Amino acid sequence: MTVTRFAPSPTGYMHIGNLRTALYSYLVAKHDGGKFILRIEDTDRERLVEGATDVIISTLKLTDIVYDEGPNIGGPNGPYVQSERKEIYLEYARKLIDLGAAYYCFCSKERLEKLHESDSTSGYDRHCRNLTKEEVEANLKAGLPYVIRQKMPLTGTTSYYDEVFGEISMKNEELQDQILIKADGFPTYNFCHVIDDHLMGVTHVVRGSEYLTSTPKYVLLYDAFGWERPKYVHLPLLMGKNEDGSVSKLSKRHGAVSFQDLVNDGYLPEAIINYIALLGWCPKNNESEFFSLEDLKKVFTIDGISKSPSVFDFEKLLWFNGEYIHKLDDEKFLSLVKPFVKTQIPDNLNYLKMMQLLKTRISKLSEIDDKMSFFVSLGDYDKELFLNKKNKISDYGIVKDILTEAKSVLSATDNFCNDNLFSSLLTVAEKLGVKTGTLMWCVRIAVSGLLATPGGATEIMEVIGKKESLSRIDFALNKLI
RNA sequence: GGCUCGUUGGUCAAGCGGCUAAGACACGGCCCUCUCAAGGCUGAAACGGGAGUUCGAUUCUCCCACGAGUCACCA
Repeated sequence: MTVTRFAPSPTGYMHIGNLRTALYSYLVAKHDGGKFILRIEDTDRERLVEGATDVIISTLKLTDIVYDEGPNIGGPNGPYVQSERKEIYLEYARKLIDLGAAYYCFCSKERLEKLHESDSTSGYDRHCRNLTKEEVEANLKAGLPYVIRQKMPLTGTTSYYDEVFGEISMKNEELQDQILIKADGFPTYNFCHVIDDHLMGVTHVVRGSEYLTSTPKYVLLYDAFGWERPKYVHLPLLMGKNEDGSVSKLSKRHGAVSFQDLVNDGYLPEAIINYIALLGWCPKNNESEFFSLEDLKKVFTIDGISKSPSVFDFEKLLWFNGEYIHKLDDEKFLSLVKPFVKTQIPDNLNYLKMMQLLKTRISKLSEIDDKMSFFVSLGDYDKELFLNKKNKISDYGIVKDILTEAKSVLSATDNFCNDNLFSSLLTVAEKLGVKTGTLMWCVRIAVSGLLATPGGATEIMEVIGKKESLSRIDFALNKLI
């Protein structure tokens, strides 16, 4: 069975690149009907962030990426938080020492720093690699602090096959004797993820391509233990555009790049998922761009993953988001948009009608407040807005005539629904001998005070009602005197 | 700097030896229209460079250039 995992370190926010990794990892498993595990990699005790795991869990919940095993739900391979597995790693590290693939290192940080100062290009000088058994015993007995390092082969090459990048080879001389267990007794990522992946039965390691060149070291670990190597699926990086036009790994400086940022800005989780699914992956039959998570489970295959990094495009995400919003049914839209409505809504306003007009005209929920403000209250405006070349309105006389006539017709109308308003106003156009467009232009400006509005004059009047419509027309007439 | 990977329009991308090199976003134009949005039509826009292999290279190989990643007691 295909088993994958998502193994974030709890940093306090869900980076969008991380989310994509989670998504792909999930899809690799679910496409095969496999199992998806969430594991928390919190071995860096200095960077612990309170409540960070909750952010991860809630994000996965919101995006509907459900895991079969994980910290809060348990499972047969728990615990799923690495800090709770400390003893396991130590045990395996000692085993590795017995196997001759790792060794104790008693070098002080000071010594290492000095080493780095004198030669910053090559890493650790393997000073403790050949300590005798007696020396090690003595040091341990003396209580010297130590780390455990991996003993890399000095010659030859290590290769592995990556499912998206193909064969990757590294000369062993390039590999550092990296630290497996830190002085505080906690393991490094380089070690514990291998142990966990093996113990948890992970078959496909799905992660960002920043691990492409360190994977030979991990492969060596599997080999040393005599374990079967997992399949590797390295993902092309997500890049952000810098101000100077260059690109680099997507990070905070590129703007709102955490899932939570985007949601708070009015992006829908479904739209985010849809967009990032397409960043670095393309469906075999690429006729449609719209995919629900269920669709993705069906069509996602590893061979559709591309090798080249992709630039995160906020424009396209915005477009996707708009598409998703426009397709929402009214009820759903109303409930989603509610937290973004800060303005106090007057009682006489047709809220539903207004939202219907707005729904198809916003691309993210946070736009709602600005876009609806003119319905709620009329702002002051310049009477020049009435002048319009296309409708041949070049002086205020005609505007005044139209509004005066419209006012009298509207005063006599009680049914303020769009269709009725429209047909009533048509009689005004007829009477004055002006085109519908000309008439509506004037009325619309009067009732909105804006050059461009969501919906036409009659729709706006339907929303704001008779009393407010007439009062706004009066306001306009006063302006024209 | 060493190593590893990558390079199709501004961006996402299809293509896997022979094509007028798809499509989407963004941009321009036109249509529709009670303004806007949506929708429809349409335009401009790409194979980094050089050698090879081949009857034929965007596609295969090599070199170069450029870009990115990585070289931590971070993951």
